[in-house]
Amino acid sequence: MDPRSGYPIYLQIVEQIQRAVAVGRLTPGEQLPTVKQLASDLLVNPSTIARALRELEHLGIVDSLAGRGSWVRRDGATAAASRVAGDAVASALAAAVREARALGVDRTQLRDLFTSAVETWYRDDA
Amino acid sequence: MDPRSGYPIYLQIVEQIQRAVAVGRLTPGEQLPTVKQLASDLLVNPSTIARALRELEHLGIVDSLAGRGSWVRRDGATAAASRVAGDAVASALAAAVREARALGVDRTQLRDLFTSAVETWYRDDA
DNA sequence: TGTATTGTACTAGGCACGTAGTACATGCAG
DNA sequence: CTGCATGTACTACGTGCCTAGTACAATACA
Repeated sequence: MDPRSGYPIYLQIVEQIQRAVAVGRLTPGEQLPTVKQLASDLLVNPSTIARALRELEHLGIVDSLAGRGSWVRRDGATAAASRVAGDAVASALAAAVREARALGVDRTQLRDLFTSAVETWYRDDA
Repeated sequence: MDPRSGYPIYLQIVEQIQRAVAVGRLTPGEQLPTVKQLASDLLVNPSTIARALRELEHLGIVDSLAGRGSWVRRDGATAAASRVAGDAVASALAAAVREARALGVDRTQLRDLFTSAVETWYRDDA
């Protein structure tokens, strides 16, 4: 959770929860902390949490009810989380590949650059 | 040249010239059209062209002199253009790979997504 | 029924960035 | 020296987006 990463806070929260669901660290039916709780834990404004929740609901990963709280959706949450992850990565890769093509980089160079990027960022685990 | 692509105009210009140099469509020592000329050709403000030129100069691809004009640098322009292209693509790929990792996508899935992206965007040529 | 707790909707401030505009410095030619 | 064309520097405007704040609606429970 880094406010000055240039990367929006609410998206960082979305990613973390989304990943937790995809990996199984959060299970379908499980209740999430309240907006206030998360806000005070992460030292951000409740509105920012709310926005992240709205996004997660829109993605089909979380269900929220006013006066009750928020839960990981019982049906399809895990699948939705995986699908969302795949879509996000696919579109990021598409952007990179399109740029490569626009700049006149050929398939082989592109492949090498990709391999090297993977080596760099997937060093130990994953 | 699409003003409403969400992608900055001056960067589109930078990319086009940079690619033209890398590919050899613009040769070292060759003079570029004037700022006004480019502006009227591309239907954008001269300041936008100027910004693109400034960027290209900073990248070591172009040399500009007030009162004279702009030229593709005689020494190293082609190499610089290729290097810049490589760097840009590498950083775009790094962003995608980092995101993949953050979202819990494993190596195999990532590789598949990449292959499919390449298939999509390098269909015919290149 | 009333109160507390939860999420929601809406608004406003601020910041970053791209673009346009204008005035300026530089070089060349007559 | 003068006039013209070139690139340059600086400023101002507009826009989009994130974040914070505030008021509101919905639910649970005593």
